[in-house]
Amino acid sequence: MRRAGVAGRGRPWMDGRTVEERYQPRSIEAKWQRIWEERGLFAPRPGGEKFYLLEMFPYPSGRIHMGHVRVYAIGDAIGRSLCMKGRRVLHPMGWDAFGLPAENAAIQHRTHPAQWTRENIAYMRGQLRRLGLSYDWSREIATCDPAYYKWEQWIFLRKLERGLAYRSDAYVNWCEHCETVLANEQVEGGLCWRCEGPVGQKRLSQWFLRITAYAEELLAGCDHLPGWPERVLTMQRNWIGKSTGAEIDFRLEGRDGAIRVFTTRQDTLFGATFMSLAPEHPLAVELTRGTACEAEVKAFIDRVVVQDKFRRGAEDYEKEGIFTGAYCLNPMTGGRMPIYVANFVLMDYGTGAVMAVPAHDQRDLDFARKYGLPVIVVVQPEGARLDSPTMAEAWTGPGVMVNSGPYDGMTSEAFKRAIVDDLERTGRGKASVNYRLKDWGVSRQRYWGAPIPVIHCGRDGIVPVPDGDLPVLLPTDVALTGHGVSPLASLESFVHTRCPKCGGAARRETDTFDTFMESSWYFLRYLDPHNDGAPFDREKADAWMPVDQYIGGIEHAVLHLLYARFFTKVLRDLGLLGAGEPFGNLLTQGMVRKENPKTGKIEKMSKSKGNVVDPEELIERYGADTARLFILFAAPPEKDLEWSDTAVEGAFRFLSRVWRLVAQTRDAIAGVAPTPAGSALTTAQAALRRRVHQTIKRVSDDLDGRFHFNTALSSIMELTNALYAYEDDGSPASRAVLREAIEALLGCLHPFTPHVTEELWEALGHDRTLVETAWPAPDPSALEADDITIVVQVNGRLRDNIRVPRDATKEQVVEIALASENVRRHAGGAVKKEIYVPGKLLNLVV
RNA sequence: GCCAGGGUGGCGGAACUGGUAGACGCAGGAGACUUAAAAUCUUCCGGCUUGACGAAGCCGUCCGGGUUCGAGUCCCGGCCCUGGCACCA
Repeated sequence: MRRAGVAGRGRPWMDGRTVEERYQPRSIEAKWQRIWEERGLFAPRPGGEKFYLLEMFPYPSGRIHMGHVRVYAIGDAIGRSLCMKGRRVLHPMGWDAFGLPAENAAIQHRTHPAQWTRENIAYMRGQLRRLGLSYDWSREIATCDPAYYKWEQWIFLRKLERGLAYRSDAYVNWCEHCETVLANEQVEGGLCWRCEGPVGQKRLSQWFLRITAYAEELLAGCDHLPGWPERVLTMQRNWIGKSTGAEIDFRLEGRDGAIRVFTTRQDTLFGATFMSLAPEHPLAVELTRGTACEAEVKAFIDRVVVQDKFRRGAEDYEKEGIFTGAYCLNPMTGGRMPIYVANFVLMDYGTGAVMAVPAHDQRDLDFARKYGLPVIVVVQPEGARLDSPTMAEAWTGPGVMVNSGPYDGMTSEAFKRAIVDDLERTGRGKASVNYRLKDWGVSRQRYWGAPIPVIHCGRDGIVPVPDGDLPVLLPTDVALTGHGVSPLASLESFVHTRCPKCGGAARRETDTFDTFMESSWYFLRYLDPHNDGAPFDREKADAWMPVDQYIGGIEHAVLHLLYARFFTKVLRDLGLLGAGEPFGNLLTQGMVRKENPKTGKIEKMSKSKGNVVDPEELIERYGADTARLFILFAAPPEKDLEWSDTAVEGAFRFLSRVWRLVAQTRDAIAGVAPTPAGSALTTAQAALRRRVHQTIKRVSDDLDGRFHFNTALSSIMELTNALYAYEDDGSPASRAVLREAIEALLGCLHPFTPHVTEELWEALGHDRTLVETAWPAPDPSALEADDITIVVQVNGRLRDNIRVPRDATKEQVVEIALASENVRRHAGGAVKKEIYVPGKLLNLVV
C-alpha cells in the first residue's frame, strides 16, 4: 500500500486519499481482450459507412518483431478511432504462409515446412492477440491452406485461357556444387550461401504472367490514386518506365534479315556507327556460326551470361564487347556498321539490340574509343562545336541536325518526328512505345508453394488441370535435401498422372508459384473467406472494395503493390469484381532499423540479418499498451525508426500518470455530468476547457488522414500535464470541467492504448466499452481565447512577443509593438515597411 | 550503377501553407519528500558572450551558394545514410 505523496497537496480532490491501485497492465489487458472478444466488437458492426482497413499480412517467421508491432499498432489506432466515429470497419488478419524460410528451417531443423509454419502461426496469433488488436478473427486465412491456393490455381487457369500466362525460357541462379536453384537472397557476393561455391546461371523453361499487357493501364492508374504517397507513385511510374521512340530495322550485310532496335533517339540515326547486341540475343550466335569468330564470341557469351545477374550493375563492372565479324547497314546513310556483342546490353529491355551512336551516348562513346570505332556528330548544340575525333563527353541534349543529309539545319526535336514519318513511309521502321516493365516470372523450383496446375503430356503438350480437379494438392511426403532442381520432381507419386485430354501417362508440373501470387489477391479472399464455390462472391467484393486504407512497409512500394494492382485489373476483366484498383489510400510505414551485428551498419530489421528485437519481453514487462504507445510515439509512421531500448520507460510512466490521475479524481467527479458548456467559468476553468477541446481537435486531425500519432500523443501528454496543474475549487462548474477533461483524455487516448483506457473508463462508472462510445467532439466555442500573442520582428529578427485583443487591427498591433522597449531600441524611429501576418506576426523593416 | 527517400540539441522527435527553431518525451544536473533507496513532485537543460541577475546580444537545422522583409521549409551544386532493383517477403 502506498501513500499518494505530494501529488495530492493543495488539490482538494486528491487530499488524503490513499491510492490503493497501482497501474498493473497484466490482468487489465487479459480482461479487456476477453471482453472485446466475447462481445464480438470487431466484426463489422451494422450501420455506418463501410471502411475496409488492412495492414499487410505477416509472413509467419516464428515470432513477431518490432516492425509488426509498428504496422499493427498503426492500423489498430486507425481502426479503433473509426469504430468510435461510427464507421462500419472491416479489419481482417491472415498469414502469408508460403515461402523460402519454411524450407530453410525444414532442412536445418529436420522439421516439415507445414508443421513449422503451423506452429509459427499459432504462436504469432497469440502474440497479436496479446497486443489487443481489433481484428475480426473469423475471417483469418493462411495462404498455405488448400482452400486458399485452390482459387489461386483457378485464377491462374483463367489467365492461361486468356493468354495472360505463357511459358518462356529464363535464367535462374544455379549452384553447381549443391545442384540447386538459389534465390537472390541465397547468393552472397556471387557465392552460394551454403557451400560458398560459385553461382552460375541456368536456363529453364518457366511460367510468366503477362503484366506488360496492363502496362499502360497500370501507368495511367497512377494519375488516379490521390490517396497514395507521391513517392510510391513515382517509383511505380519509373518501374513501368514508358518511353516513346521508334523501332528501326537495320538490314544485315550479305544475308537475309535485319536487326530490329528500339530507340528514343531516332534523331541520331545518321550518327549510328555500330550495333551492340545483348549476349542472349539469338543473332549473336547465329551471325558467327561457322565463321572464324565463332569460338571467341561463344566463349564471351558463355562467360557473361553465366555471370550476368551479379556482375552487371556492380560498380567495378567493366564495359566490354566482342566483334562478331558481321555488319549491318545504316538505313539512312547505308554505312556499314560492325555488329558487337556487348555485356551491358540487356535482353530484357527493348529488343536486346542497341544502335550505337557514340557522339550522343556516353556508354557508346566509351565503347567506341575503347575499340576504335567511328564517332559522327549529328546533333550540334547551340553555342558550341562538337569535334568528333576529340570529344570526351557525349552530347545528349537537343540541338541542330548536321551530317544528316537532307535534314541538316532542322532542330533535333522536329527531326525526331520527321524521321519517324520517313521510316514509316519507306517501311524501315515505325513509331513505337517501349516499357521497362518485364513480364512476371512466377515459376519457382521450390517445395513450399502452391503447385502450378498444369500437366505435361507427350501428345497434347501443356494441358491445364480441369477446374473440377482443383486444388492440385501440395504433397506432404517430400524429402527436402537442399539439392536438385524442384523438390516435387523427385516425388514419383506426385509427378506421374494421366493427361486430362487423352488419358495417357503424363507428368505434372513440378514448379510452384512465386509467393507474390498469394499476396496479390488475399484482400479479396478476406471478404468471403469460406466460399468453396468461387474465389469470392462478387456482391461482397463490390460491397467492400476498394480497401479504404492499406498500411505496410515502404519496401513494398513497387513489387507487391504493382502485382496486386495487376491482379485486381485482371479479375475485374474476368468479371469477378467491379473495382479496378485494390487500394484507395496507402500509408507506407518506415522501417524499424537496428545495427546489423555482422556489418556494423544500421539496416532494416530482418531475421536474416540477425538484428531483430523481440517485442515479447517488452510486452511481458510493461504490457501491450506501453509497447504500442512507445512505438507510435517514437516517430511519425512514414519515417524510418532507429531502434533504441531506452525510451520505453517513459511510455510506461505516462500511462501510470494517467492511471493515478483518474484514480485520484474518481470520487470527486463521480456522478457529475460532463457538460460545463452552459456554466460561467473562471479563467482557470476556461483555460483547461480550451486545452481539452484543442486536444480533441488536434488528435482528431492527426488521426484523420495525417496519421501523425506522435504529435497526437504529445498533445494528450500536454493535456495530462495541464490536468495535474489544475486546481479544483470543488464547485459544480469545476467538477464538470474536470469530468469533461478526464473523459476526453480517455477517449482520445483509447485508439493508442486501448486496455488501460477501457479499465479507467469503466472505473468512471460507464457500462458501455469505450470502443462502442462516440469519439469526443470538439466544441468550437471553447477553442478561442480573447487575447492572442503576436511575434514582433525587426528586419526578420525576433525582438518581442506582445499580447493583443483577438480582433485588433494592424494599426493597433503596430502601436502596441512600438510601445515595447526592445522593439523601439532595434527599430529606432525609421520604420520603412510593416509586414503583418494577421494573428501571428509583425515584421518591421528599417 | 539506376529509381525513390532521408539528414534538426547528448538521444527520439516538433515546427501542418515561407513566419517565435527545439513542443512532447528520453537521458542528465540541482532541489523537495524519505533513516535510505525506489517512486513521486519542483526546477534547469543547443553553443558562445555580456549582465546593474530582470535580462540582452551573437551563432546555430549535413556542407557551399542563391531567392525573400523573413528559409529547417523554396531553388542550384556537393557530402553522407537508408529502401527497392524483378527468386527474402
